[in-house]
Amino acid sequence: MADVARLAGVSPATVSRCLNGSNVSPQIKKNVDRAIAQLGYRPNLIARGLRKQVSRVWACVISDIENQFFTALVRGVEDVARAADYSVVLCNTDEDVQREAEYLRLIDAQQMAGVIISATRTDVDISGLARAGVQVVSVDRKLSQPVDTVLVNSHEGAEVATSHLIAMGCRRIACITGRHDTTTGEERLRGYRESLRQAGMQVDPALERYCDFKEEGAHAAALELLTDPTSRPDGFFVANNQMTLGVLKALASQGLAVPHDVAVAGFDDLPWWSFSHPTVTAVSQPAYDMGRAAGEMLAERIAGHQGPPRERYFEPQLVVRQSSQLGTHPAPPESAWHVGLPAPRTSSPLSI
Amino acid sequence: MADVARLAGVSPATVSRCLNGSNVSPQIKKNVDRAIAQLGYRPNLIARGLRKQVSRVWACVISDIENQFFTALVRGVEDVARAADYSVVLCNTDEDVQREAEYLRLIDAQQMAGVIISATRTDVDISGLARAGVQVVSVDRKLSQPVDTVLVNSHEGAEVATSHLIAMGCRRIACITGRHDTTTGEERLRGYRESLRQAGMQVDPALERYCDFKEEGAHAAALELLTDPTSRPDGFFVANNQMTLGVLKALASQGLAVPHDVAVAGFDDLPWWSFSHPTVTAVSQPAYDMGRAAGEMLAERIAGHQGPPRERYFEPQLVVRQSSQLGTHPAPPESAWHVGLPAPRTSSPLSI
DNA sequence: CTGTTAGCGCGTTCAA
DNA sequence: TTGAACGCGCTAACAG
Repeated sequence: MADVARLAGVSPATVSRCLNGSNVSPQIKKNVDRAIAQLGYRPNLIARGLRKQVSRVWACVISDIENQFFTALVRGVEDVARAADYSVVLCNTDEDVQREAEYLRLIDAQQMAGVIISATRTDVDISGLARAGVQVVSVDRKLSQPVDTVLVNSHEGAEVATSHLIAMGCRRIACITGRHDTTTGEERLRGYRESLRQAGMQVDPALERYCDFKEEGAHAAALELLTDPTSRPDGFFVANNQMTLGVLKALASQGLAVPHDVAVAGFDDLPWWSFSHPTVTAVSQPAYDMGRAAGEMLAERIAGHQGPPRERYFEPQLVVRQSSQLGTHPAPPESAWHVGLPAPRTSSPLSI
Repeated sequence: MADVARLAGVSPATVSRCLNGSNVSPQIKKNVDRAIAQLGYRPNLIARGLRKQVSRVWACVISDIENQFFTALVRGVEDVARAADYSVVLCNTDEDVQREAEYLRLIDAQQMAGVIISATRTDVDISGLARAGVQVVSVDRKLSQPVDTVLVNSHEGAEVATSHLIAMGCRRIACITGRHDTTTGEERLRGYRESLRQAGMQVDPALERYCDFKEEGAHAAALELLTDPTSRPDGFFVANNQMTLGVLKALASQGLAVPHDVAVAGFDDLPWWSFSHPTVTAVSQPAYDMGRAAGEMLAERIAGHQGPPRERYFEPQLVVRQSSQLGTHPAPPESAWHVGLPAPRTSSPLSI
């Protein structure tokens, strides 16, 4: 910057003012701009950050970059951030508490403007962020700390999906859910139980498994549930998309046909669920819109919005496809590759 | 830091030494550590960065966060980075040149230690990075600037896939490729052409389309190619996974059965390709290993490795599945959900 | 409107 | 081994 100032024949402070849009005489500004271009000068954001104690960067801390729910959500965040002239960097924790802690430390130490986080667990420590003045918005999962939060009604989604399985004729429904220290894992399990109770069915802990929201764990859990042939489940409600894939693989490996032998419904819709054979019934969440909402809340907080923590709920929507039609052998699609297959919502339940 | 020094009864310089592992008497170090814990002090990385001119952060600039090839690659990078005690932040350019430029500017202005980039185009400007001392490794696509690069042999992959389509009986193969200013887009097209020539077939520019590596563009391009029924292609070679999906959807929307009416083979394998109906033939790239390799090269450069730019090639592998078996109506899978379907590499070609 | 001065929080000289 | 002083590059305060 000193070089620019020298070349333009002004003081460094004036160069700074040009960069930050203060009042500068047009002629001088022109000279400075030329000097900047000539020298290829770029302001050092580190020094600026040190001085101003803020940056124009948001962090988006997500728990699984390979989960398309989160990548869609990120797109929503990015679009809002760009409109507000912020950059977004992504931090992938891979559901790992330690990695998450490291990233949060990086974020507060870098004094980023804000962070949107889907935390690995409810009681993640965000005190460092708060102290550094970093605004926090939680998405997908609630935190024990009071912060703005964007959610889907997990309880309701789980209830609707489980009720659907019951209506399809399932009488012994297993639940593969996420970590018990996440609100999504816990609420989806509670919705499942609630649905069973309302149908007058037994809640059997032997049919419930806590996993880590990943494919491998769910695969193992499903295999475990399937080893006892006398009490084999005839339906699975699974708490996210990655785990649903694990369950489907486990069923196939046991030679069980979906949905003829076992019905499956999962949380999180995926583009691919309508292209598989069978197509997969799932609870859809508006991931992109949730990302946008989180971005907007964050922008408001950074702009100085006061007031108590807010919660924004989005409604889940059950998309009924083939995997839940217990007892049926779905016909192969008419076209070899079927597009967006309209959900057969009118299909009649079958008893076993 | 001054507070810590005061509480520990030492100078700030001594605190700094404790943090950075210089020679400090054990007793003092103990006091300082306690003071740090008591005050919950965290070093300000901005100030440290300003002083040391380097950070322990890598950026991974990818062109499409929703593309599972890139997310798998990122995992490879992350694993290497963690082992070397670096953090990785992701920057999603969405194939947008301007967003890419903004991120690169952020990276050099933040003086990150290094960047791994899959650039939107060959001639992306990385001079700012070089000037700021940020090491660069290119993945997936070559740059015109000389930097370490990790690639698969796109030309060969495209050739093998196209030859396979020819062997399956295709006589009029279209190619949907990426931007002409990317090496992947260009080389996959060249491999396709080469394969046609070797089979003594006509290279027809009317069958070639440049897109942006995204689903929508490929969908439109495929529809365009299908509008003329007299010269309709009987095979598609598609240059990446997102575009392959677009092509498949376009075919379905025209009532064309894959692979009975039209055969399809694409670049980039996806987990889902073995679960769809039909399953999809694809050129597989070792994305995770490529990420690891890129991370290792970057670490070496940061550690001071000199020498000319290196290129590390990985071999693509054609995974033959159903979508390329022209003229057939593949049987629905035995199990409703078929697992990892072994590739029927021995299937016999069919003539049309 | 512009220049001078000071300090953001740290690491690294130099002396002691 | 430790402390004092300096400066990384920038911007906010104050003078002019």
